[in-house]
Parts: sequence; structure tokens; C-alpha cells
Amino acid sequence: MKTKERILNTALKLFNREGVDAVTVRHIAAKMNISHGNLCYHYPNKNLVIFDLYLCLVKEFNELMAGLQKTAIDLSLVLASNNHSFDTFYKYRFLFLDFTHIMRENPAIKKHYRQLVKIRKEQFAWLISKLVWSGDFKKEALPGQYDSLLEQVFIIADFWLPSSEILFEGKETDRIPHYRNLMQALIVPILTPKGMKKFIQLSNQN
Amino acid sequence: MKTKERILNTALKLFNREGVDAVTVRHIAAKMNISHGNLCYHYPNKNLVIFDLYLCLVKEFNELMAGLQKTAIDLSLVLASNNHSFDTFYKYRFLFLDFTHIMRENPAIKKHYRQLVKIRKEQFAWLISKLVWSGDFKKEALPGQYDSLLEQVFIIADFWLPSSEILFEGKETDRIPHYRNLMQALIVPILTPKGMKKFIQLSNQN
DNA sequence: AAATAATTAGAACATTTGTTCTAAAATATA
DNA sequence: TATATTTTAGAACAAATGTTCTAATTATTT
Repeated sequence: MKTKERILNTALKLFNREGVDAVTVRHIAAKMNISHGNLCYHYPNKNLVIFDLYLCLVKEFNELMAGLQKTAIDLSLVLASNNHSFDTFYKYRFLFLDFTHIMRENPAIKKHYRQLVKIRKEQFAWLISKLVWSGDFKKEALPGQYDSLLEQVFIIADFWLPSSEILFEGKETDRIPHYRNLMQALIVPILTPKGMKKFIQLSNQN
Repeated sequence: MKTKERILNTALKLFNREGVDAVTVRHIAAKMNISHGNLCYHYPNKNLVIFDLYLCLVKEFNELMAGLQKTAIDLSLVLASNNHSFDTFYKYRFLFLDFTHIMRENPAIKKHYRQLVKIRKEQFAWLISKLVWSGDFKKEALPGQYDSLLEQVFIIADFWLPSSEILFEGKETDRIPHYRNLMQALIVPILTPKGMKKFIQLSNQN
């Protein structure tokens, strides 16, 4: 494994465990038994490490979204993707645990992320329209309701991890499932009877 | 005004503007034209300043909640309190903009907040049951639905500010109303026809 | 008024961190 | 093999920050 790659792996591990602020270039270097001078040769500063890890996350998500666009859309597929995405969040959790901080110190990430969200929103809006059309989702009760829903989805997606860090009291293994359910619960009230039937069936399969 | 009070005011202003991390005891002292030695005499470290500001926030919220418990519960009252609370969030926004950070570095706040959330959840659960009883809210479509709703409420309450910092693109004056609406939109799908009628009426009054 | 306590300014210290630099070592290339 | 390039270690520097200490000043109490 090349040094650059090892740096990313080690940094991810340390960032996730200690929090991005507590970890310095010196810590990362020490952990992998290289000098911090060497690390700075590959990554002149910590933000560049973070940026590369952010790009890894984006890449994994792009692959996930690609799977949602080719196929005929179905509620089960949407829920499965939701589940998968929570694992990905967790893998890069340090990014979310200090989301604001990272975005503030890393304008490149912020800019990229803002652009990304616009694309994602369109993709999700398209998904919703499909599910309304297929009769699993109700039509909007009020204009703009589903725009709001999307924003709610994004806030919970971006911030369930910090919230859980502060408030979640269950076992560590229940953490991801708990917040998965919380996200799914956002769509429960907009399910048609037909959609609800499917939803319950899918829930019982797990 | 006593020095301690002036420190809190100045710190709040600076924290909100620059972010809690960018502000040091020296900055606060400089801003109010006292020595940082003096500031450390009153507040040996920054965390104690933050803690006192946190207590101010809690106090304001307690007063707000008190108003929600005496009176006969009504949808209009709940929405009005929601609106008010967003102003309070905004007043102490630095706390939310670096929520995770502050909680991590300030175990006293974290402990207090966890306790507080438990109480708040009971209070809100009681509110919901009242509104179900009065026929403005539907009954749960699935068991645990309203527990999830409450958690969604808390995540959005705690993190709408950091999210807006990254994603909101409107005018500054629209920021609070926008996220108020987002919070209200959480209850739209659980309104009964009767509740919906009230809700629309109340929305038009603004 | 005298004595005591509280407040203040500013110096001093230790630590941490990012960053740059130099020279040695390893690797690749010709 | 000789030369050039890449990689590495570790020293060195500068800036920031929290924290403590001392002495002076101000306010309060007796």
C-alpha cells in the first residue's frame, strides 16, 4: 500500500475515534510510524487529508445513487438504499460529527457539498414523484410539503450522528438501526394504504 | 453593568459572529478593553463562559415551556411557541453551530442537556397526546410513530442552524421563517382535516 | 481613616501546532 | 553503474493559547 493511501486509512481511523480536531498531523504520522515531516510531504496540511476522505465518501454515495436511477423504482429499493447509506455515513462519521467545523475550515468541501445537495435533491424529488405516481406515496397535502420533507431528510442525514453522540443511550449495535428507522419514519405519514402495506411487509423481513 | 455580565454579553456576540473556536479569552478581553488576566479572574476558562451562556438559554426555554403547560392546549399556542423558540435558538446560535464540539469539551453541559431532553420529551409527548385527544392530530398510524416524530423534532431543533449555515441561500431575514416552516411541516402529515383547517387558518394570519 | 477584600493589568511560562527546511536514504531511470 | 528523482526523518521556527503569578489599584467594611 502506498504511503498516501496508508495516510488516508490511518487518518480515517483516528478521526473517527478521536474527533477531527483532536487529531494532528503529528498524531497520524506517529500512529503509522512515519515522521510528520514525511506526512506533510504528501499532504501539506490536514485539510487536504480531510478533502480526500470527503471525496471517498462522495464516490461511495455516487455509486449508491447510480443504483437507484437505472432500475424501475420500488419502495423496497428505496428503503434498501436508505439502509446502505447509513452504513456509509457511519464509515466516514468524523465528517458528520464535526460537519459545521469542517465546512467552515474547508471552503472547497463546502462549495462541493452545496453543489452536490442540489443534485441530490433533484434525484430525490424524482424518486418521490415516481412513488406518488406508483401509488405508494400520497399526493402533497399542502404545496411545498415534499420540498420540506426533502430538507428534513437532509438535516437528519447530515446530523443524526452528532445527535446520537449526545443523546443515544442504547447499545452501539442498535445505533445505526435506530436512526435508520428514524429516517424511515419520515415517510410513514405520507404512505398510502397500499404503500403502508408494503412498508410493514418490508419492515418485517428484517 | 458588572464585569461578569459584560463578559457574557461580549462573549455571546463574538461567539455568534466568529464561531466559538475562533474566539479566545484574549479576544473577548480585547473587545471589552480589559486584560485577559482580568477575564481569567472571573472565568478561569472559556468553558465556564460557555456554560453560563448555556444556562441563560435553558432559562429562557424554561420560561417558554412554562407558558405551554398552564394553559388549555391549543394548536395556535403550540405554533406560537414554536415560532418563539426559533428566535431563542438564534439568539444563542453559537451553541448550536458547534453543538457537538461544545458537548464534547464540556461534559457538564452534555450531562445537563441529556437530562433536559428527557424532561422536554415528556412535555412534548404530553402535548401531542392532548392534541390527539382534541382531534387536531391523528392517532398513530404505527406504534412508536410519535416517539420518532419527537426525535425528529429534536434533531431539527438542534441542527437547523448548522444546516442553514451550509445550505441556506435565501436572504438573512428569511432564514428563521424558513426553518420555522420546516419544523411545522413535520406535523402537517399528522393533522386531521379539522387540524389542517386550523393550521391553514393560522398560517394565513402571518 | 485604617484595614481588608475584590478587582485589574500585564508579564511570564509551558504547550501545542502548523509549516518549512535540510540532509540523508531509497528508488527509479538512463 | 552513474545520475536523477522521490521519499523520508528530524530539526527548527513562528505563532497562538491557556493558565498562573505578581503587584498595583479600587472598592468595601469596620
